[in-house]
Amino acid sequence: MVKLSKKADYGLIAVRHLSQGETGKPSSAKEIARAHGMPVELLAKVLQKLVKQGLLVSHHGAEGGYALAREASSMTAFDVIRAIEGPIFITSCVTVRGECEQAPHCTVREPLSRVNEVLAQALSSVRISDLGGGLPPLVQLEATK
Amino acid sequence: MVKLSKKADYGLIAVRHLSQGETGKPSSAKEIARAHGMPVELLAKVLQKLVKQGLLVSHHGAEGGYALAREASSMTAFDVIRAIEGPIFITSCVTVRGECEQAPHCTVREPLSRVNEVLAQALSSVRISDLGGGLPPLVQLEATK
DNA sequence: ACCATATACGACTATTTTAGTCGGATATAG
DNA sequence: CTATATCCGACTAAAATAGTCGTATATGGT
Repeated sequence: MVKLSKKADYGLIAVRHLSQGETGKPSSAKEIARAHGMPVELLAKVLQKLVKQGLLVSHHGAEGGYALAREASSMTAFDVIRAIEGPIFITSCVTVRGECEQAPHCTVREPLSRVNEVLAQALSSVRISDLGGGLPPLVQLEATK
Repeated sequence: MVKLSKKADYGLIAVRHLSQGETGKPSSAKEIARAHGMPVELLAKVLQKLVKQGLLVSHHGAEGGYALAREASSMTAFDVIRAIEGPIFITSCVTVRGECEQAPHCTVREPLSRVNEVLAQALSSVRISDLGGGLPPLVQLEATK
């Protein structure tokens, strides 16, 4: 199956969430998780990865939380996914260094890596700021509590 | 991880393999598997799926095997992957009918489905005939025996 | 007719990946 | 000092994937 992991999903959703709120005010993991019905602990780990990769900034303590480290328009879906999942390769044949683990006789590496490139480029073309829609209704924030 | 399953890999490799040989002559699963170092039984199942989806034609018995059902130029990576994996959705949020399983309050459905579309389109843009490279050297065919 | 070679198909196991949970450490605002 | 956060690692559970095995069926060649 060609799909994003839930972690990547959560990451994209969270980053988009942060791109919508007021810029100065950070959102806590709990807040984001509740707004979208995700398990808090899992989302927290995702957010921490995004911090470590420099996409988000965090603030400890009460009234703390997470915020975008830079403009939503300069951040792509590719950035977020890669930060969460590590280097992205689509085909199993291609490793981090772009090499095939099998012997050099592998002639499919080159053709399949083209699929890789196309997909990577597609993901890079999606800016976080392009992910429209509003924040979920407040009803939800209460209901999930 | 955003990646194709091995099955999808095998499928793409096999289809490409078939697109390279002489058009009339079918290739057996064993032949293809050996040429690329895949488990025969697994590849066989993949090929059978491709037949069932109408991408390949098969021929039983000795001198039998598989062949493309139509031109390599009219077949895309998307076709092959979808035939193997079923309907493709990238984000976990989007189901077959494009609906979110969660309540309608889900506001991320629409934005994330954009990621879906972009990737699907990217895969559709890759024609099998675009996957260049030659067939593996004959050495390999012997060595793997 | 017989046999070697194929596809076709389902059941099964093993492995890996993913998802989710838990416990505790550290930082910070009020 | 306490409530609220991030942070981080270890752990378990569940699901998807990869691979295996057995068997039935079709077909070309001898």
